[in-house]
Amino acid sequence: MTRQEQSLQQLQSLGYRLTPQRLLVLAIVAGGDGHMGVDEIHRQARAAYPYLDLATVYRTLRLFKQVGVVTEVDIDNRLHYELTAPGEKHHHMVCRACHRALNLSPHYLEDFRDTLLREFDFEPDIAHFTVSGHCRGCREMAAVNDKDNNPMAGEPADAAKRDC
Amino acid sequence: MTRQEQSLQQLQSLGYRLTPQRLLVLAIVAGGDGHMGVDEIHRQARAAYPYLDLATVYRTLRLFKQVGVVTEVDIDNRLHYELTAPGEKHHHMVCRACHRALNLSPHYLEDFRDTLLREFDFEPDIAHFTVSGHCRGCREMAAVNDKDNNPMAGEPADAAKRDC
DNA sequence: TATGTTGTCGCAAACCTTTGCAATAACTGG
DNA sequence: CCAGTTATTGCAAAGGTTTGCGACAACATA
Repeated sequence: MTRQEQSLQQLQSLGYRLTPQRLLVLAIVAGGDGHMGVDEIHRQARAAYPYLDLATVYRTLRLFKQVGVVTEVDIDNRLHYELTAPGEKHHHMVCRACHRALNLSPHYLEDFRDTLLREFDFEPDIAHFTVSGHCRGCREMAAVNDKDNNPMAGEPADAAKRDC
Repeated sequence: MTRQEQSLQQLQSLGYRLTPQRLLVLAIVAGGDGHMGVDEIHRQARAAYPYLDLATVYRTLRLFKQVGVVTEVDIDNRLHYELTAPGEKHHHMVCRACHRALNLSPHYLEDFRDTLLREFDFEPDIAHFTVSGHCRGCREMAAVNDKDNNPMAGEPADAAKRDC
């Protein structure tokens, strides 16, 4: 049984219906390499089934996320999704300057999770955990002006308040 | 020098201008207790200065966040802000079911931050760090049906796929 | 104080995402 | 295989947030 079939069966066993729209979205996310933006998923889906609505794509992906079929990554305030690979799960570090997403082994979060659970009875949703920050490359050219996360349109010439 | 004056001076020294709008927003956030929603800040600001635009409130808060004057907390997909208290900084754990925000001492993140920096040269933006998950109370009534994070309008009767 | 520079504002429109609703289609049981 | 139940869809509209742009105002300089 392939990963996709497995996911479909899982959905069904949870009481969700198997619709052509869901099959399609699943196939596209499974076929893409790495995390895909919602618009791209929608575009590809439309090629096969022109009437598929954006709202349906959003709803489908949210459902898939909820049942663990896909992993959600927020990149620059846009939702992205990738098929959850059981066995090689990972979290993400997203650079706020270049918007690249790096993988992070679950190993690095286990302690943190355990601590929160033990100390506060708080169960962090680490399955879709994303840390934002600045990656090596962007940290290196920190002195240079960036083009991201600038609250204002024009900005003081002074470079001291950059994000990158 | 009060905390507010300090912030204003900081803004100015970075090359930003001190406008009545900024003074007003700062005063309101400083006056509120805990994190405030953008709409509430806007509402209060309007009472004093009716022409202040929502966009300006957003831009101002984004700027304040960037320079560290306020801390941003994402609660149920809405942005909230609180004055950054130097000396008693904290991060947040936000429950996805009841949307309550709990404070988290920076202590719990230091190791994590150090690890990421050491291993990946990645500097996580922990100043505005928020972990989402489920708090004790909501975990306890996990068996009961929740009313949040349901991707679908109506949902299967089966209760196995709840978020809470 | 007058003047120039340029950061900031208000407005309107765009953006991404969610939601209400009636029509439809997937599953269930007979 | 048919009918009933209800989850799901498409559409349209709303929601929160961001952005482009011209007019304006804050600061610096003289």
